[in-house]
Amino acid sequence: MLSKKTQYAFKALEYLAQQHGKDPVKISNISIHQKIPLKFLENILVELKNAGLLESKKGKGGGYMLKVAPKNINLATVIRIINGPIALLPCVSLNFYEKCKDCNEETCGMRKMMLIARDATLRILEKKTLEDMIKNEV
Amino acid sequence: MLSKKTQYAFKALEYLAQQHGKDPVKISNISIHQKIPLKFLENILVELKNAGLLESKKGKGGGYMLKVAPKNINLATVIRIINGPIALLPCVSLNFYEKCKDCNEETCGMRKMMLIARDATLRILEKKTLEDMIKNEV
DNA sequence: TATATATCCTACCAAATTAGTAGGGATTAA
DNA sequence: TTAATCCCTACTAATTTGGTAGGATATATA
Repeated sequence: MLSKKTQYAFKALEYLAQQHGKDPVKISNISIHQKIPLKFLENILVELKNAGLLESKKGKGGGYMLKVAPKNINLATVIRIINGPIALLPCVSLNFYEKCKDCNEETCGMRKMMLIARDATLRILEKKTLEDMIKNEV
Repeated sequence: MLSKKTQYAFKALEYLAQQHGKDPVKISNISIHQKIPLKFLENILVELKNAGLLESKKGKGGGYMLKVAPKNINLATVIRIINGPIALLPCVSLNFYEKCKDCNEETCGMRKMMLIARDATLRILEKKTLEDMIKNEV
């Protein structure tokens, strides 16, 4: 399951995607509209900024903006930044790979199954973007 | 990611699947062959038994056996027993559903995306079985 | 019936992770 | 210069994870 932090990240990005192209959005604004604890949200936005998804402006009239267009931010990217690996096992993770001890990766049946599952999940999460997300709001 | 407990569960089931049809397998035997801490393994096996996947026999010559044939135990079932939900959000979970507050499930774009992702993942995890897993060991 | 062999049950524990909060520092617009 | 705004470091409580301890219970067999 995604952590609450990751869910908050998506909620914040969703809001910023809706405001894309307009003025910077203040943290307090996002916090109120999306019901995210303000100080917790600060942490989240800094992480998304450091990862290159957002840019910020300080001082009056400042706030956060998307640095990348909504259609170019896929869901897998967001999950990896805030939540971590998408794969079910470290030994089948593309971005957080860890060798598993006591198991031969060439022959491990569990690994093969989890590879197939990972591919199926990623096929969706890497294709769907923030734009898809907000366009699907009815 | 799957917890270590879930990975141990798969390792134990894999071993029991290989011994399917033969004599009961002792916990200590599984523990040694699959390198799982013995007392921790006890807990895991009891859970799998309570869920109906295993049966046990006490006393001399006793041990654990699969109650269900390997081809009838799919990976999603095992994950749900030991790890919990497979979906990325509680509000798209089939077996561990929870309503999300502050969000209309009919219109929520994030929910729609996570539903699609869940379906893709489940399509694999519900199709692949313990039999597939051990047949893929080379 | 006694004994050895197994599983089963209840309880406990340390370390890591999650979900925040507190308080002030740095930067910028006006 | 000052008010507004993001940024940084540190702390904390609650929960989850990954176990361990010790004995109770059931069973095969002599």
